[in-house]
Amino acid sequence: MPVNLTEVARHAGVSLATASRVLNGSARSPAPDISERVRASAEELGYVANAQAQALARSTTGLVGLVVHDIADPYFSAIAHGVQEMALQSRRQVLLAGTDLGGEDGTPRSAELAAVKAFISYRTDAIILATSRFLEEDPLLAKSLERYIKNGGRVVTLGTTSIPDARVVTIGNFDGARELAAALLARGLTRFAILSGPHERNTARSRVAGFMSALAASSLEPLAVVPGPFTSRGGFDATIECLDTLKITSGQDEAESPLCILAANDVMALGAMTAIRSRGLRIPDDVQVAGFDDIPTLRDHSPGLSTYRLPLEEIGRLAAGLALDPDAQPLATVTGTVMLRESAGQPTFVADGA
Amino acid sequence: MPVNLTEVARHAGVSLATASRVLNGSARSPAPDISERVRASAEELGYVANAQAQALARSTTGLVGLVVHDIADPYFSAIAHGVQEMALQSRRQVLLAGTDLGGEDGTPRSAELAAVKAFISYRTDAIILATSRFLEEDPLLAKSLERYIKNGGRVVTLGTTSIPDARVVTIGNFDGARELAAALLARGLTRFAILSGPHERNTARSRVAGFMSALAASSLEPLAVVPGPFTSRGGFDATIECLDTLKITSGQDEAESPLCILAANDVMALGAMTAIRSRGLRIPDDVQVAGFDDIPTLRDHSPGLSTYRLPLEEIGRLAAGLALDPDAQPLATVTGTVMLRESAGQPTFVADGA
DNA sequence: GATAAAGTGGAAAGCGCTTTCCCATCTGTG
DNA sequence: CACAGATGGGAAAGCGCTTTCCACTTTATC
Repeated sequence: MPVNLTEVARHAGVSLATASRVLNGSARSPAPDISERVRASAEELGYVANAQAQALARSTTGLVGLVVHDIADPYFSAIAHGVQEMALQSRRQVLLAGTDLGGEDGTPRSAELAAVKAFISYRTDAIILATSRFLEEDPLLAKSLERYIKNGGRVVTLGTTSIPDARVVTIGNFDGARELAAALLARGLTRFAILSGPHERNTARSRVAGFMSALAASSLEPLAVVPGPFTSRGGFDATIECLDTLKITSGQDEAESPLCILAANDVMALGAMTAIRSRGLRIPDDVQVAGFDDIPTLRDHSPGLSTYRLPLEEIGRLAAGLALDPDAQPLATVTGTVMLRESAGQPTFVADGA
Repeated sequence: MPVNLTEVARHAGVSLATASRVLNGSARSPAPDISERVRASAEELGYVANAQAQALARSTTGLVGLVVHDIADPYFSAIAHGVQEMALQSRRQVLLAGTDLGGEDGTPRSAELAAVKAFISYRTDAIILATSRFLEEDPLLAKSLERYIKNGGRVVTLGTTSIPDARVVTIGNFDGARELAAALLARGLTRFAILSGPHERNTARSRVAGFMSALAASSLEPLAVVPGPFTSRGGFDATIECLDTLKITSGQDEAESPLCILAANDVMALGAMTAIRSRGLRIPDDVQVAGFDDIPTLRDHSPGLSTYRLPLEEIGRLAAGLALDPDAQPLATVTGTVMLRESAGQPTFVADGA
């Protein structure tokens, strides 16, 4: 139904080949007057190139696929924003898929497999896997991706992967968690509980391992390690469980150092704070909390959340960079910084740049 | 490079047509034994249909374009999540574009035009415009969209639009804002200031108009109306300006009703709360704050933010529904509910479901 | 048992582009 | 002034699929 190149060519009185050369960046560019005529015709007819047809003819689509867990989660949306930015710069379009919703057929199996297959079907030039699932769990996914790479596709994952030839953006989850916990230990805290998040995400695992490592270095062990979903509700529930198990109540023994809850991410930490408040406990006096990520909307939270700041958008940009540049270094590393605020480790209020 | 249908057909010893009929939902389906053979070959060779080629042949792409302002903004990411969900259900892929980043050529002109043109080029079956820009401002955009619709594309916008035949999800911004302000007035507040957000977004304008309408109904006028970007920082700055202009200081005159800041959205309200705290003022005793949207991460905020809860994901689902169903009603309406929490109108703490 | 009605696989014509050749025209040189 | 070398436009062959016809079996009908 839309106007096509043939019509433009006819309208301008030139051949299809010439019209194509004028309208789409070709090595050869026709004479100025001809070009002008073609351009005028295109404009007049409202011609818009059919990217699908171009993709078929050029065998490259200009598409990059981004698969996240939940686009509504600030962690992923920040990354998506970074990806978006790079994609725009290189005139690529991004295809987005989330893995947190069941498929149309009810099978919640591997949502990432479904997303990746769709992307491969659309012949995206690259696929960015921002969900931190263990790929080993899904041999089918691995096979699809390997074949995709063999066929010229580029794959970027966040964190380690078992896919050979995939490019990876390494995030300092382990080291960051260790640093954060170390900073807290340095402030004199000794009693910790860990909200470990979901088992199957390796970001969660790495962070928990980092926390443990720091504690172990001080010959400490967490008083509790409670798993749960990476959501505010997950943090809330896990915290309630913690508080109950450890019998933390209002009138805390002043002699003891307050319990410090280390959450595997900020969203859980947020839920944890709500749980603590709901028990009538004070932060940081009775219980302290630390998170991970430093998501933007929480920077305005009060009390300020101690956390490990990850440059999320930058991670997105890096991933997109690896995805878009055919001969980029196959590896990028990202580290963050410890942010001590009132919720833990920091006894007094300290303003830290809006 | 990837295996194509021709190879599968040859491998299975059937014609191209037959292979196509077996592998992709065709009206005619070949005999069981043949089908099985084809499927086996496809599996063995790792065949993945080329969606681009299919799009070309079928002249429908299975793509839906979503243009948001900033995917990292919880408002948009929640909507995107809803869209995603519906798209998945009907096996569509979503192409995402943001309009908050300058184009690659430095021209920040109309990012939406660029996004829409790209989508049209990719022949998306539908385009969802979730940015709340006034389309009238951009006649080129309007022209492109009209042509797109004429060519069989579907366009969905959030809020009113001047594009004929576009489908629209009407959001109760005006009424919601009025209700919210009315509820606050009913609690006895009389002194208001409005953080009006960016002029060019009509969601902001409608909300402000709603606030004003409620005030006017009580013969009141806002003490100040300060514009600014829809960001936490924007809310912070606007609030500081407000506080300074109105000379609100710590030792407030107890006789007067506290100032209530009505922010055009939650993110700004968040910044406002930070600004208020930074001035050493208490919420809600000295200054009160209300927002709009009820974004999820803020539900755990303390003090709880009074706001107007919009079913963001539902809005996304509705928009996607209108976009995907060729003969859906061209109009959907969404309303929300007033949420009074501690930050304004609600003098005492009331827990409201996690 | 002849004939009409179904059913089934295949050939081929696109879908809208890009790009390789090819040919015609033009420029500069001996 | 004839010829090699540029230069520039056009014809046509794909890119990987869908789908319309067509030809050919089968099956059903009287």
